[in-house]
Amino acid sequence: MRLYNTLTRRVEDLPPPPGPVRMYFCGPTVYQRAHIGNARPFVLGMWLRAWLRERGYDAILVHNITDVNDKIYEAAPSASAELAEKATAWYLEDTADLGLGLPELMPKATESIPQIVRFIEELIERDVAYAVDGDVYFRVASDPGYGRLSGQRPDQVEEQEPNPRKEDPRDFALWKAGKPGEDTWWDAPWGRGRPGWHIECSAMAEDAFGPVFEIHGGGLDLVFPHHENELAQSNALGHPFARIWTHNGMLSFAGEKMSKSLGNDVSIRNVLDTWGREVILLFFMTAHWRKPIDFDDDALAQAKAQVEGFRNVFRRESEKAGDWADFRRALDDDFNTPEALAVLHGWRDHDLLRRALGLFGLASLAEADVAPADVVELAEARRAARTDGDFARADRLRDEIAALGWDVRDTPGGFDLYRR
RNA sequence: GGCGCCUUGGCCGAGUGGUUAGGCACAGGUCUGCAAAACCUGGUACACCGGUUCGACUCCGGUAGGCGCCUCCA
Repeated sequence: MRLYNTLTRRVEDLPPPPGPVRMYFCGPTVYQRAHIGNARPFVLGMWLRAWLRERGYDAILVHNITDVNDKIYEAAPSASAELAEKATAWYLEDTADLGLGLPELMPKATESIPQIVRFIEELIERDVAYAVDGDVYFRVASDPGYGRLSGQRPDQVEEQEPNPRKEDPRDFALWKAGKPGEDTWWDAPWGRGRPGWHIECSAMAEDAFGPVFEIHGGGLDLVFPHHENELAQSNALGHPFARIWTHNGMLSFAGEKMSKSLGNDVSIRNVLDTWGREVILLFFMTAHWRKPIDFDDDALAQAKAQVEGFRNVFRRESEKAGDWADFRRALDDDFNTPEALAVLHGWRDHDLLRRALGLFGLASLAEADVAPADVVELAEARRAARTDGDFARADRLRDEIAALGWDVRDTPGGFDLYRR
């Protein structure tokens, strides 16, 4: 099994099974209903876990919830805790409805404050961090390796609005002193406030796994500064931290190609309600995980057509057609799901196909539809009409069946009914 | 300004120094009362300009266009 590692910019072999493979994938900041782009790292993490287990690995996934930061304060002045709690529940609900199960652990920043504070204390003891007026900053100059993950050169990083409390403009916050209007805070040795974003993830990942683990994932937009800073913090304590960094490509919602069916609401919830979980999962399979994907109606419609194609395979007799080795080869090579999907399109063996689709949360495509009694009654009436040669009536009945959301297909012996 | 990625047939999208990707859509056919499903057939693509090579979509250089990030966006 090989995966591309952002850190080395190469495809690398994983250690042989059983591993372990401990994976930490960055989760959302909870200030609104998560959008479909947030689903990509979640889905990728769950799929990878499933595939690694299939390959004999002991794979564990931790996926955090950032439930304290500026965005939440801004979105709900003086009520951020309530919003964070509500949005966390939404996220759990939405991701659960993708039908992939849940990670082993979904730690929340607000429940990891003691670990975060201890982490910061150690950084201060090592003199790689300093407290100023209730803030604490990481001293970037103390890390000669800073920039090796992202390739950013610290001297070229764009200047932000100057912050006189920083020794160096490149330094980043580990702890922020509480400001008026912020309704959540914790007391720490250097004052009342709340943690910075980057330290949360270092602390939560190490709290779950210890100072070294195999894979750290997240969106490509997190490489810099978020992940670069996580690496710097942990390395500063002598911790190796993540071995392999996986960064998924972004979804693009380009102008006129923007989904008409969803309007501006591209929340996971809305996409689930409009297109269904199977279409979303198939859609994510169509592109390699590192590449960007355009999110629009056309792409979703094509995914839906593929979903139907697989359903139809299960509606016919199973044939001995399919070789697991082809599928395995595709996924073992940097988890190439489009290649794997191409392999699956050639398969006609129900058991094999169900097993493969099941790894992607799509075993439901093998489930037979059971039509309600009234639809069956209409179909029986249509069969009688056809036997009588009354095709006009038969066609009318077919329209009625369609109006109820079902398709009727004639068979030598009678008919089959399928949900449209 | 800096770091990095991408450009494949109507659409989506893998991949390889010389061999059919696959899917979706479309057209014709077989089957069907008509359909649906299935199966068969059809379209030979790799932004542009140079270079390397016996041979490049695949390697190198350049041009154009698109995209991500540059201190809290997955």
